[in-house]
Amino acid sequence: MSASYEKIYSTVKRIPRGQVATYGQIAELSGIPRQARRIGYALSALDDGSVVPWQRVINSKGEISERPFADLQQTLLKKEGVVFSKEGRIDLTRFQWKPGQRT
DNA sequence: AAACTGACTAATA
DNA sequence: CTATTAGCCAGTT
Repeated sequence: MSASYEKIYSTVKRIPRGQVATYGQIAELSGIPRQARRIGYALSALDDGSVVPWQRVINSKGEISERPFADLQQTLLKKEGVVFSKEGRIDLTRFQWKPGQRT
């Protein structure tokens, strides 16, 4: 795998439980602004043994991107305390991760 | 090396 | 709200 992905993963791993972050946010925190696409691309390369909380990474609309595991992701987040609206959206004003925040 | 791809985002209309 | 357009650029083929 590519080393570039490692920093993306490390950033994703820093997302506190019960919170989420957007692709663009992860990209910036990883030191690669405007590379939102890289995030999803990198996460898609994750294998089963990964310990990366990929489920906490969502798009800017507060929704889960279309993909085979979308519903699983939603379920996992709910178990962490994240609340979804009827339309399956997350209130980013409440659940988006704010870097620097202490847990 | 060149073309193709993609879990995105923001701006317009 | 939906649809379209353009920007982004490393990894894969």
